[in-house]
Amino acid sequence: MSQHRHPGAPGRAGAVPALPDLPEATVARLPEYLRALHNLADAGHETVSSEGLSAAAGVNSAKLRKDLSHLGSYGTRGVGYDVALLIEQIEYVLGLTQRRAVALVGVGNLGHALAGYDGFASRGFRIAALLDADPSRVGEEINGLVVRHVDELPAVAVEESIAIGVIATPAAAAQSVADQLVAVGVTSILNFAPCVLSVPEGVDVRKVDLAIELQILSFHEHRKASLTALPATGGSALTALPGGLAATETQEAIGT
Amino acid sequence: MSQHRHPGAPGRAGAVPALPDLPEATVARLPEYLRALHNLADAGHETVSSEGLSAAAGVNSAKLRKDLSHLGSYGTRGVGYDVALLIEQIEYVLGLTQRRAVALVGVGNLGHALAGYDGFASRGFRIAALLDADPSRVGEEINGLVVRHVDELPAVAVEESIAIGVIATPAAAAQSVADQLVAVGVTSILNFAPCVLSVPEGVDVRKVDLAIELQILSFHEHRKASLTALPATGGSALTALPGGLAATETQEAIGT
DNA sequence: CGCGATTTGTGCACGTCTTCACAAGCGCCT
DNA sequence: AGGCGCTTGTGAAGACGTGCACAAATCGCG
Ligand SMILES: NC(=O)c1ccc[n+]([C@@H]2O[C@H](COP(=O)([O-])OP(=O)(O)OC[C@H]3O[C@@H](n4cnc5c(N)ncnc54)[C@H](O)[C@@H]3O)[C@@H](O)[C@H]2O)c1
Ligand SMILES: NC(=O)c1ccc[n+]([C@@H]2O[C@H](COP(=O)([O-])OP(=O)(O)OC[C@H]3O[C@@H](n4cnc5c(N)ncnc54)[C@H](O)[C@@H]3O)[C@@H](O)[C@H]2O)c1
Repeated sequence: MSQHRHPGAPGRAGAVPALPDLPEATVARLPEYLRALHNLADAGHETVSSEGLSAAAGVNSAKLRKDLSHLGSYGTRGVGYDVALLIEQIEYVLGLTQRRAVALVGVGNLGHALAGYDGFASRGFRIAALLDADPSRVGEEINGLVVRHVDELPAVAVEESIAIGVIATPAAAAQSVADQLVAVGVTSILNFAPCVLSVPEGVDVRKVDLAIELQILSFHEHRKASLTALPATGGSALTALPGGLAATETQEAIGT
Repeated sequence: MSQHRHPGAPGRAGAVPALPDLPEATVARLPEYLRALHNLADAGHETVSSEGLSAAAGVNSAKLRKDLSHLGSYGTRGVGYDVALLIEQIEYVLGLTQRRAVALVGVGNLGHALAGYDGFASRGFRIAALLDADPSRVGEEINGLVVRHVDELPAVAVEESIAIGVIATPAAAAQSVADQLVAVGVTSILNFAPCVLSVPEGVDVRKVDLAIELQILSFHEHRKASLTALPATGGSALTALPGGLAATETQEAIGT
């Protein structure tokens, strides 16, 4: 834990970053590994095996090893992964070595909760600005930050060098806000409004929609209910499949 | 739009539900289609083409058609899909014909926002109970619902026939809350706490983690930055791939 | 110094998802 | 009635993701 010389991560800034292009599925899991690693580090572990880490992250151990191999990270055979080193590696790949500034637009019901959330700061981000269109909200102070008017976005973007915009406005305003964010150079948006945003190429949008999550759960609930209703009657319920193409696996949800 | 006789949906309850087992990816998109369809219906559209609906939902039109074909839904060639009929079909498949009761555990910062959110009710759900462990929160009224102590969960589950549990407690308490939910028969959980939950087989857990979304955005931000830094220098940066196995596609992020 | 226990990294096979491209079907217009 | 344009539904191919199983590498111990 003195000074490591990590292989993939850059010893120098400004040189070739050598970012391997990771599978998207891997990228989506890296934050989970990172959280698990931080827990392990806090618990005093110096190293961890793929088995242990995968259990902590809730994934298959082979998948974890493959994921880590993609970012060229070197574990030690017979030992495992150095926790501190792996944290550094993943944080570098995820671009968390610089603390990115986040602008939160829409300080309503949800926005208040987000503004007061300490999980931003502890996981590599900094809420740099709170913005709203409602004049009665402007000036309010939350968690040491004053709500500013959304029209000040251009100024704020320069002052704070905003990297990520978070939209927590009603759906009707979301596209307009997204346009404003894009106009000031924001290329990453997290959208809480239940609507699709259209943005120019090169801008990434991720969406969090509570109702969608609930509806997916509802589907499985529905399916589970219909399965228990007919324990061994018809087997799998194939409605109107024309040919003889039955499903490959008849039951997988209950077995194993 | 008088009384439709929809082919896949059941005319009778209690009979064989005939739920086709949809690909998981399809299930995850159905709610998006449903939202888009409701928008179209509100705008007065009677029918919609796969092209139009896919645009509204932000997906590829072929994908949409295949998704809809999976649930045996019949559009009309040359015309498109009947909006009202398709809404019925999807709501049936997702199990939204019955309004499911949701119990929200942890009425803190985030929990307050969720409790005050009208997007639950408008999309097929009913917040049936608010629960918290903090005695000073118990008794508080939010949106017409009184916060009850989490120990009352067994009673609440029976009274309201809870279908889905939402966890908005700190991570340290999440596993315990999940266990309690499972103990009273809840088989679907939406978890906002940044931790993995272990639950028995047959229980579905979905997770929403804000920091993960931000970190994924951060990765792409990082990648974009490193790409613009070297416009035509080294092409794709492969670090230490041993053999001659180069990536199949050298550049795909910029082209097209 | 060598051996066995352990754990990583990965080739391979399999399943799932996406996308293209087009035949089949439908309605409208002449 | 017939043809024409439009749209669905789907076969097929390829891209992608997953998981097994094992060789290679490393450490600790005798
Ligand atoms: N509250 C929740 O728990 C929750 C959960 C999931 C999703 N959402 C979604 O998040 C969004 C916000 O929800 P909410 O409950 O906080 O709503 P809200 O009405 O309480 O807050 C919206 C805020 O956005 C501001 N606003 C409106 N137009 C704006 C504009 N053009 N520019 C800047 N600010 C603008 C309003 O002044 C208001 O303060 C909605 O789209 C909602 O569907 C909310
Ligand atoms: N606030 C946000 O915007 C936000 C965003 C994403 C994720 N989260 C996550 O959501 C969770 C809640 O965040 P928060 O900001 O609302 O925290 P909070 O501390 O404000 O609220 C937590 C609530 O849970 C209650 N609680 C604690 N233990 C409990 C138990 N065993 N049973 C029932 N209730 C219990 C507490 O009394 C408190 O009211 C956290 O895990 C957080 O990481 C929050």
